[in-house]
Amino acid sequence: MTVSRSIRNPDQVSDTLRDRIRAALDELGYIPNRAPDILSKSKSHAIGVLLPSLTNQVFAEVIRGVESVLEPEGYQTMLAHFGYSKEVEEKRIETLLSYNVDALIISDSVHTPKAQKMLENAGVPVIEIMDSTSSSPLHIIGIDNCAAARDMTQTMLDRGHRNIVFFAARMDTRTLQKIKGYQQAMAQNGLKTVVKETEKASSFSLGAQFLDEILQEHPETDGIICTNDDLAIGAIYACQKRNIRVPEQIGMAGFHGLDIARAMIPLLATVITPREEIGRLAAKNIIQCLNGQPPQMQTVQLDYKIECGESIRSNK
Amino acid sequence: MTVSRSIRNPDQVSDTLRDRIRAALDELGYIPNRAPDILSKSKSHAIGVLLPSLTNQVFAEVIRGVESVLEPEGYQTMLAHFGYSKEVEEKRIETLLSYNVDALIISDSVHTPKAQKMLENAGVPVIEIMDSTSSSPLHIIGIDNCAAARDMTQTMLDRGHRNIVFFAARMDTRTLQKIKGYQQAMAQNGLKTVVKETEKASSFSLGAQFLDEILQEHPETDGIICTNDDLAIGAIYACQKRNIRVPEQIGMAGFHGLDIARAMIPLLATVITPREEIGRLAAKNIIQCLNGQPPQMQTVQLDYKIECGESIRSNK
DNA sequence: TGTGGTAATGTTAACGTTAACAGAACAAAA
DNA sequence: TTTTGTTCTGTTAACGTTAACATTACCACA
Repeated sequence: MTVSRSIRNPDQVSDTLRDRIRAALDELGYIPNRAPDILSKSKSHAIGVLLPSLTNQVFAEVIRGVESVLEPEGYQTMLAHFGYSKEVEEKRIETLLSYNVDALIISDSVHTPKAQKMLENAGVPVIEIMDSTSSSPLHIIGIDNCAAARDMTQTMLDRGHRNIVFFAARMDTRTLQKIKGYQQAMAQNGLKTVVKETEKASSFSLGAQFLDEILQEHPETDGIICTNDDLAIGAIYACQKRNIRVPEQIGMAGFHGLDIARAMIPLLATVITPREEIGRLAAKNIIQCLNGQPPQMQTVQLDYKIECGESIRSNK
Repeated sequence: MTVSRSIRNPDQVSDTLRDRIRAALDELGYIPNRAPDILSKSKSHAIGVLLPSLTNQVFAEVIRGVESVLEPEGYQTMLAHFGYSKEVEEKRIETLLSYNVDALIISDSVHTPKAQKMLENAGVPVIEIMDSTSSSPLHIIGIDNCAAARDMTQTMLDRGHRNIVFFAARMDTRTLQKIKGYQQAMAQNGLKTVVKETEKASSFSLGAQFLDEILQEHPETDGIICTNDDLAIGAIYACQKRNIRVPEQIGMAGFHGLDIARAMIPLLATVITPREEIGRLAAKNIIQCLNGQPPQMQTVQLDYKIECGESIRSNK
């Protein structure tokens, strides 16, 4: 007990003893065991973060935002990912809760029934991030992906692109929202829609592959809007290979505003999303909950920004 | 106890009772608590993976390799990262061990003295990954970064590049090894070396910035070898902006062979590294250790592949 | 010398699960 | 009916830490 005290409340232990204890701990290389404390208090001082993928640059930045807040507060981030599979997500939720995480940050609104139930009964704060249009009863922090895609499509339409195609990849909630926004904008202008989709994750090479395919299937295509920057960039490379001029022949727009999109040639048209801010806000919200203050708002909707770059036609 | 048994050894419980128990668990949304088991057995069935960064694509693929092996074996991956700071690394090692991870995968050979001691006394298998030339006493799985950089430099020299500069970023062990290899190759050809470095992480925009700077500082530069593909790609964009022809005026080589490097124009010269394989092998090794079989080899050195692409001059 | 008070150290129980053992229930054979 | 054996269910203790309470040590002052 005295040892425990000399670590937690050093001033309650006499100087001599404290020094002897510290020396002994150093010599032994003692590392406190968190299991008993977690067991007796059901508090792990760890926050679970459950994301679809770590490979996706977008989520890496969300994590950075989360940790920038949790770290100074003394909370450990416990990362898990589920590869866009609802079944794996269910398992991950169970695992995180079984480790007694003090709160959970998740990134999708559609779950298996069992997962849904676990989230409801978790007994710890749960926050859903990324898409603000979600209908889930949880606290939500994100952007309006539907509106963002609609805006971007309208921007391309305004600049003379007509036969615009949507490149999707993994069909998660957010991508479905983007497709909806794209379809709304096209419908408003009386144009028909074409969506390329796959079960595979988005990547540069998938973008290139999609471009090759769409030229076969819809040679009239003069604009493409992608669910992620990497698809758009891969597609631009494929255009360059085939001597298709971007944006004159085909306009190209991405989503998220990754570092490369803002360094490449032509500069990519893209929707800049506040990924790090989403992570930061989610973490702040959780800290508030854990400190007993109920968060003010059910849903926090952040702004996105349409960046026109050089890969869509310029405004006449 | 019967409940516990009906979960772990269902056939030891009568059918009726098992069904009643299952119904009750379902209704309650019961999630087993791992803390007591961790406490009493000092086994968490979780493996700690400690990487410098999650933002770096390279490590995302290592993680995929690790999980592809651990997941089917029923082990949970517990990810942590330390942003290239040895002090943070020390804290992370302590945290992971305090959660009773059953083994540790780390990715650097230089640690604080305290971290070093913790690793020695961890009482669980520790494997160091990424660089096989490490002098640490741990089990090591990686590639020879020094030889890889030397080979790539020599390849560029063979193809007529002379004033080759090295673009580094975060100065971790691996980057230092690459610089060493570059310097060896240059010295063998009686050429002088120039290394650009920074504390910042590598990125596309950093590559562009480095290129602008090197043109000022060393206008005679006719070749660049980078510690990571993103630097090289950023530098190529900067060249395109300035109408510098790659590879005619400046040859450019990256490291790792990321997806984009193999889709872009010009195809990037790069060293293709077996990142996923490193993760897989490390995980397999750990499973072996945990099953009581001592692993065969102290150090496993994997092969890399020099990919010449189109961003260095072609062989005459 | 004793008394009162404070500072320092010690004791106990609790957290939830499971291994190991103990006991009960039941069926088949004597 | 009792005995034997098997199948099922119950009891206990252990894991390491810390909150809460209990005790001891020490010093100042009467």
